[in-house]
Amino acid sequence: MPQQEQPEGSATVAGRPNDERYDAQRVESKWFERWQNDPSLYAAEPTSTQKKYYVLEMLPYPSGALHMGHVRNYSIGDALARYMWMNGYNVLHPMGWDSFGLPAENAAIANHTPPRQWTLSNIANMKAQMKRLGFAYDWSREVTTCFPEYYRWNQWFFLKLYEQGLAYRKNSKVNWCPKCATVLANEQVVNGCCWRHEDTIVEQRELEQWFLRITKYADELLRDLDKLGGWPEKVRVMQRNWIGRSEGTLVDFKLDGPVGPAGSKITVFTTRVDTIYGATSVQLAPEHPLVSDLTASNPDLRAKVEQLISEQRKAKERGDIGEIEKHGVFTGRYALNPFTGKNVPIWIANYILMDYGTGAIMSVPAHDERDYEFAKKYNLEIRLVVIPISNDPEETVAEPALPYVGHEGVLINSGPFSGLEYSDAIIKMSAHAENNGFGKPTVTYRLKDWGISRQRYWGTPIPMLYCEKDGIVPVPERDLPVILPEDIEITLAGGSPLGRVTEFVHTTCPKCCGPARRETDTMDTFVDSSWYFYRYTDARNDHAPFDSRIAQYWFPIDQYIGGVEHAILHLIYSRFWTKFMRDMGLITNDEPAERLFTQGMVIKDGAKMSKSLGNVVSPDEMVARYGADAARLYSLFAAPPDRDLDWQDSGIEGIQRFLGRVYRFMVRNAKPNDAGWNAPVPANLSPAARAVQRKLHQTIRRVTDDFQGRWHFNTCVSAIMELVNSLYSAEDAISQNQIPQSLLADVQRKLVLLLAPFAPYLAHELWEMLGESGNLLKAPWPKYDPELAKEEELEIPVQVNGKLRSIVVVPADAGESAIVETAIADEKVTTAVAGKQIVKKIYVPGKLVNLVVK
RNA sequence: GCCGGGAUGGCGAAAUUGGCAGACGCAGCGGACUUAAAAUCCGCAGGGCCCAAAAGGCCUGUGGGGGUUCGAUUCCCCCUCCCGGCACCA
Repeated sequence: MPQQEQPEGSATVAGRPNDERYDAQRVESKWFERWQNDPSLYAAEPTSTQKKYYVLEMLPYPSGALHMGHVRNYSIGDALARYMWMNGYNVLHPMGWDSFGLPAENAAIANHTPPRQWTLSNIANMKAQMKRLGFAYDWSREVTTCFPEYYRWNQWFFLKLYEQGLAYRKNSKVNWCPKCATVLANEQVVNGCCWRHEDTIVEQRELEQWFLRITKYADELLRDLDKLGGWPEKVRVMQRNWIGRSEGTLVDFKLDGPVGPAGSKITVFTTRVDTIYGATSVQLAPEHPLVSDLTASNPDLRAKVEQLISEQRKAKERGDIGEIEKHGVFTGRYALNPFTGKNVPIWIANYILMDYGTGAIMSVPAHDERDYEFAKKYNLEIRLVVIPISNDPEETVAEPALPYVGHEGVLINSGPFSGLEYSDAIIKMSAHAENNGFGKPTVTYRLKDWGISRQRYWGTPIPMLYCEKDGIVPVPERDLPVILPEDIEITLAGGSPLGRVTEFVHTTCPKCCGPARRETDTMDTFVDSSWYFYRYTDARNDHAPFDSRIAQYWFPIDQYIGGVEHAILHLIYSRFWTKFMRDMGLITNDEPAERLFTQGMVIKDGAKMSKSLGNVVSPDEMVARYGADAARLYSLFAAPPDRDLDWQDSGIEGIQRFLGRVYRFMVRNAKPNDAGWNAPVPANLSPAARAVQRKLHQTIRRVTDDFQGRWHFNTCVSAIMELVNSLYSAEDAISQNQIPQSLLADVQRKLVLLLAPFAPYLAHELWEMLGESGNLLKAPWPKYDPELAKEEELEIPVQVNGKLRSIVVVPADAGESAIVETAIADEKVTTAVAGKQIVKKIYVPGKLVNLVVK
């Protein structure tokens, strides 16, 4: 029987034995054991001549189990940490637990487990999950925020803030979540509801609270956003909006007649003082302090105001204050517009907010949408004072459509200021107000001071005392920490649970030794996470939060990685804390993190994973079914890390197949005892061998470039898959000895190195299989040789009038004229060009030829 | 309303500087191996049309419409939809 002709690379490789199946569980448990026995494996060097690299993933709340979002977050960070180790850096890669918070109390109520016990057992479980997933953390630096060793420094910082006047107590309206039974910071109110209970409307309550003066840093927090080039634009924009800086002018309008306790003038805030000659009324927020004076003798008016207040409150609670129907009441009183010298009516309106600006505005109907609507409704005077500048000097400026809110304009009807261009007018008119003592330029912020008091148990006790004689007294530093008592009864009713622990509450005043009462509120848990990453640098320090010199070595964080949901809360608080610590001389950096990366959410079937939708994928199950490497690799492969990832179970099966494919190739081809295995790779290679070598170097280049630049790990993994595919295509050549052992050794070693940051278990197993005994974690990252990565032949697409007509193969070093000639000579090109004239020949080096014909 | 990010096959996605659209993977189809299946290996595959079939060829295609260019997923203008943030912010 004659030899059957076989197409290349087909039947000869069919039906390979299947006893090379990759048993991920066996291999992973083997390495898991080895890694457990060497806790120093991932330890950062305390001091080092190597360059440092601090890579940090946001610490989790110990809810009980990791979810896929965690796995994704840590897989990104772990790949980066491993890559940096392989590149010779002294890497700090720590992990900890943001372990104070309300869920522990809820669990305590639900199943009578003390919060501490519940929290610690959750930590134990999640830590075991992290270890099983193979994340390379330096556990010797573990930080657990609910331990006194940690929270004593929260208290210490609080005392420092208090000394600086940056922590203060005030009675104020606060956001109250009835479900949490505690106060929330402004940042924790989402659409009028609690950030933890999305259907629970946040109420407003009047309470004495501790505040941190974050507004002292408002301007710097805003300005320094420009320095954060390594942060996503999105996060910077969100913070900018949140800080909400607005430049404007304060102007006093004097009351016309009798004056009550709230004073004799109304101070308004405006960004458009240039329009003040058009201010035909003054509008007060219903909760403005002057309102009670103005309504004192008029119960009827008072009742109407109460109505406005309750409307506003309801709208705020519903979160649709923007939709409220604008209306108001005239007070019967007038105030003096200091620019015009005329009295204007004082109104109270439901669209004026007490918590922005001064709670009072000047109403300029001609130049503001809302004021216009309001003036129309109540027939108030509308006075045009700014007209647009026409582009055509010949054209007489027509009356603009009202309201005219455009910025480019010239003042009219504005006394001595008429004729000024609007921006110039703002400067001159606020100066005029200041010179005459009835106003000044000013800056307001949307950002408010950070209310940190929480009427809850499971948090850092605020180290303050109340003494009948000495008033508010800080706990002396030497008495820290104020220990959170254990074994207490927790309920969600009746204020702070600590208030019912008499041995906690009753103490003595350090000043007068008389009886004193402890503060029973605890701190917002965002205090804990505002500085935890400094503690990692010196986690066991028991006489300071950390050693400044050590922090200086490690800071700023080189790469911080976490979810975008922390773009405002955590990331603005920790920037504030850093600036405060810098000002007290503890650190020298202005910002905590040089680069920030926010990864996308993990979703399934188009929706965020949630128990109610039943689309939750459990990491434990994935690890049990496919192995840790597969779960990690898939979370990097399925989408670029900054985008949402749509989890598909069949997708992770593909990754499992890929890992098996790599394994099987090496089982067949790892022959470290063969002669020639360790020989240098010869320079003269067969075309098949060259192809393998070229693909290897191209792959190294792609993966390395991605680590340095855009972090599209999904394409890194694709590139490695392509390399493996081309190794499979080369198996015929391998069996025919066309590929030297030395090259096979080289390509396999480097393939393992490329895989090491992404799939550490398999990589370690294969490293051993290749006869390597050195520590893979710190094996040098492979370098690519641009010469070896170069193609010898180029496939040049040939277009005619921009349409692809053919592809010609030319030697890589061919010159332009040779390539263009080859292209023109090509049969398909000739057909396409036939009967026409080539008017232009475009050659893009190495890319394509385009012939323009007529 | 303002700001930011998106939209590419049946699906997840790729195209890094304006140069072969759909790499890689999933699902699918065909084949090899097998008594059979699983596993594995090899191959095909955007859509439409021409051709008996194959080989091949032609047209078309990156949310929609216009523009710049020899050439546009990429740059510019307008519009639609989706996600996120802020919002009677004075």
